[in-house]
Amino acid sequence: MRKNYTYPAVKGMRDVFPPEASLYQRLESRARKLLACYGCGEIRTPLLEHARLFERGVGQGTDIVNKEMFFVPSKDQAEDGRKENARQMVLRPEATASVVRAYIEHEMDKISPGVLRYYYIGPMFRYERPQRGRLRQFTQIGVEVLGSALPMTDAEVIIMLEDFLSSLGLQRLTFLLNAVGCPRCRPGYIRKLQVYIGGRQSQLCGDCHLRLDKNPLRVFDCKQPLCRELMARAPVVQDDLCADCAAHHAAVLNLLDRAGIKYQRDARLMRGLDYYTRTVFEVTSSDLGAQNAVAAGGRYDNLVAELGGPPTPAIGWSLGMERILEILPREPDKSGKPFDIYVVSPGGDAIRTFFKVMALRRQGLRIGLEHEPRSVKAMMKRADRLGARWALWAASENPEKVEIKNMATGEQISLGWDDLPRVVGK
RNA sequence: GUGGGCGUAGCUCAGUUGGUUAGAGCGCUAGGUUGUGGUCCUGGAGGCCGCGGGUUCGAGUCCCGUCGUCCACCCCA
Repeated sequence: MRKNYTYPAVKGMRDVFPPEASLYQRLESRARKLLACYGCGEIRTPLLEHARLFERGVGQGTDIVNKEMFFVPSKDQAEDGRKENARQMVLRPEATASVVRAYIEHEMDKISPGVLRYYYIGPMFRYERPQRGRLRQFTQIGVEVLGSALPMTDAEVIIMLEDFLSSLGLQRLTFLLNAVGCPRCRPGYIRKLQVYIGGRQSQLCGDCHLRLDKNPLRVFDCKQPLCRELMARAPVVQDDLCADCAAHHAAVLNLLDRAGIKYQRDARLMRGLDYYTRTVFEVTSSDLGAQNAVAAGGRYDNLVAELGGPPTPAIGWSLGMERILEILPREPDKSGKPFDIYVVSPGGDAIRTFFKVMALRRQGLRIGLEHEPRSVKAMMKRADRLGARWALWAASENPEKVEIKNMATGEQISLGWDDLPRVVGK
C-alpha cells in the first residue's frame, strides 16, 4: 500500500480486482443455478435496516447485536451526536431478519400462499476485529424457506447446502447437527442445566460465569479445558426435548440418513442467534484458521410471529463466500483467454483501426487495443502476457488488410478485416 | 474489547556488534534482433527503510509513542 495515503479503504473492507473477482462470479453463478433447481427465487433486500429489526430478531443477548452492529447515523443524528439518536439504523449484519421483515411487510403469505423459497447473495457488515476469514464486510449466500414445519423441509434445506458444497469439490468439511428444542421444552432444559452448572460454578472460567446468567447454553461453546470437561458430562438437550421436537428430530435424521448425508450429531452446537428452534447445523472446515465455520443455519419457527407476522415456521442457512473461496481448490481458470485478438500494431491509420476494432467488438469479438502503443516487440510481449489468442498487425499499405499470428502455433496469415470474425471466432 | 507478531522498491524478502552513495529475485521498461511473444544476455527507472519523538558524533538497525496490518482470544459466515 502507498504509505501515508490520505484516503485508505476503511478497516476490514477489501477491494477485489479482476482475476479474483471472477472467482466470486463463478461461485455466484453456480449457486444461482443450483438453488434454482430447488425452487428458490432470488430476494434482494436493502443493506440498511432499522437497528430494532435485529435487536428484536437476532436477539438482545447476542454478540451480533451487542457489539458487532455497524451503526449508520442520518445527517441530523450525526450532528446531534446523542447516542440514542445515532443508533437507529444499521448496515445489516445478517439477512434472515431482513427476509422475514420483507415477507411480513409485503404480506407474502397472502399474495403467494404455501411454502416460499428464497435465496440471497450479498454483503453483510459486522464491526469486529478483522482476522483470517473475518472481514467487516463479507459476502453471504443464503437460503430461507418459509411456511413449512415438516421434517422433509429440514432435510431438503440441508441437502441443498450439502449439494452445493460438494459440487464445489470442497474437502475436509464437517457437517454438525443438533436439535435445540422449542419454547415448550427449552426452558425446562435450561433450568436443569443451570442447576448442574450452578453446583460446580467454581470450576468455570471467567467468561463462563458471565455466560451462566446471560445464556447458559453458551457454556457449551467454551474452549477452556476445564469447562469442556465439566460440560462433557452436562445434561444434553436431546434428553429433554418435548415429544414433538423429539419426533421431528428423529424424522429429520432418518431422512438425512436415507439421503446419504454424512453428519455428526453435536449436542454442544448452539447457534449464537436467539431465533433458532429445533434443527440447527453448521459446516466447518479444517483448512481454515480459528474462523472455521463455512456455513450455518437452522430452523426459526417463531421469528416471523416474533417480528409481527402470522405464525409461520421457517428454516434457512447461509454461507460465507470469502471463507469458501479461501478453501476452494485452485482449479485452473477455465474462463478462456481474455482476448481473441490483441492489436500489436495499428498500421498507418490508427483512427481507421480504432473504428475497425469497434465494429468487430460489436460482433462479439474480444479485442485488446492500446491507444498508446509501444514497440511491436513490447506489444507482442504484452499480448503474450495477457493471453491473447491472436496478435494483429494492421497493414500500412492496404487499409483493408491485416496480418494475424496465432500465438499458440506461431502460424501467421494475411487477410481482410471482414474475414476476422469467421477465422478468429470460435 | 483483550493479548501477541510484523511494517525496507509494485510483489517476496536480505540488510553483519548502530558507521559513509540501502541490496537481491520477480515484475516494469529500453536494447541485443532497423515492426514479431514465451528462453537467454545487457542497461534503465523505481525507496521520507509506516509516521512522530528520543538516545548517539552517527539510527533501516536501539528506546518510547502512534498508525497500519496479521494472528489468537471473544464470537461468528
